[in-house]
Amino acid sequence: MDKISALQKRELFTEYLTRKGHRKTPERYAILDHVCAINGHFDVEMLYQSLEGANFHVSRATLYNTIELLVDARLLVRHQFGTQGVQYECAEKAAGHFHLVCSRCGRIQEYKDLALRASVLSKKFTKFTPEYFSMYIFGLCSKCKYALKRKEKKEY
Amino acid sequence: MDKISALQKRELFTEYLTRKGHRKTPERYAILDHVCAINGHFDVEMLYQSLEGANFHVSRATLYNTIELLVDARLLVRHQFGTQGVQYECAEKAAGHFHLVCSRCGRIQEYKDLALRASVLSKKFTKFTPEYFSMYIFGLCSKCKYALKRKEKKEY
DNA sequence: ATGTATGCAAACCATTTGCAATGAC
DNA sequence: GTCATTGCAAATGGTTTGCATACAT
Repeated sequence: MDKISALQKRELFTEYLTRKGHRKTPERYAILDHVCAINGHFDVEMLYQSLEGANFHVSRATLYNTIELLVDARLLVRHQFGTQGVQYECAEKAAGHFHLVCSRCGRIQEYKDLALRASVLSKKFTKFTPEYFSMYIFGLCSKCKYALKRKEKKEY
Repeated sequence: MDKISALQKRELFTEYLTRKGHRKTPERYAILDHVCAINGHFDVEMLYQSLEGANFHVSRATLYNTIELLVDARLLVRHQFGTQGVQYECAEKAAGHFHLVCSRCGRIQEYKDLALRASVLSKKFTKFTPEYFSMYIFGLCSKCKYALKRKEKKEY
């Protein structure tokens, strides 16, 4: 998994903004920087707080707009685990693993499987050009499995 | 892919309701029947209209409650393709294919790959018991790919 | 008889939108 | 100087909630 520095991401973002004819505003770069700094999944509110905490104020409207750009630029990936709210993750991190989602408590575990990833990416489709994919495996984490077992016993 | 009749689904649902100690109301069975009758993906509004069209009135609250039960009973699968709204699909249908999602127009294509499915389901995890999984492959459908090409040419 | 399930309308809340002001080009 | 972008506040819309009534058990 190739680490990409924050600087490289700024370059990729700049290239994207230029190509699309979008303006290079300080808000957009500030948001990108904070996205890179967050480790793991985050939602819009967390990102907003992160920026506020650094005394960089952006409106939520701008936040939503910029996130959309970052997703379109393939720097960010959007997740929706079951019924939980929307979450985001740096694309380069997300590409390296799948997500195991506990249907009971919502806990997310990451699972790395390069062979499976390669096998999916190598597939050819008719009338469809794949760019990336996401896979969520739903089930029970060990805690919840144990809790359910106990609950079932009780009910006898 | 084993076809399951509407009758068998009612039996599975009955078994589920009994096991969980939930009541067997006519609304719940009516909703199940309409879910089975819809072919392919649907959202809550479509299901609501389907019931209204048959002169069977249920409140949206009941609809949401019952859908949750059906998902929990493994008769229904919840989908969220990119930024589109929540959609549902009969579980037995959904298990047989993956989804190719066009990032530009949102069109969904189905893609069957039993080998890949088996390979994912055979995986063993530590501290996690898988039950089912969903995979979305994002990319461009042929129409959008063509449209983008034309657009790029124009911009020269 | 009991308490779960329902219907209705109001509440909720993440996201979007309208519009005037700002600033990237 | 232009017009995309921003901030703010209001609007939106899918989903949830509260409460009185109905009905499965």
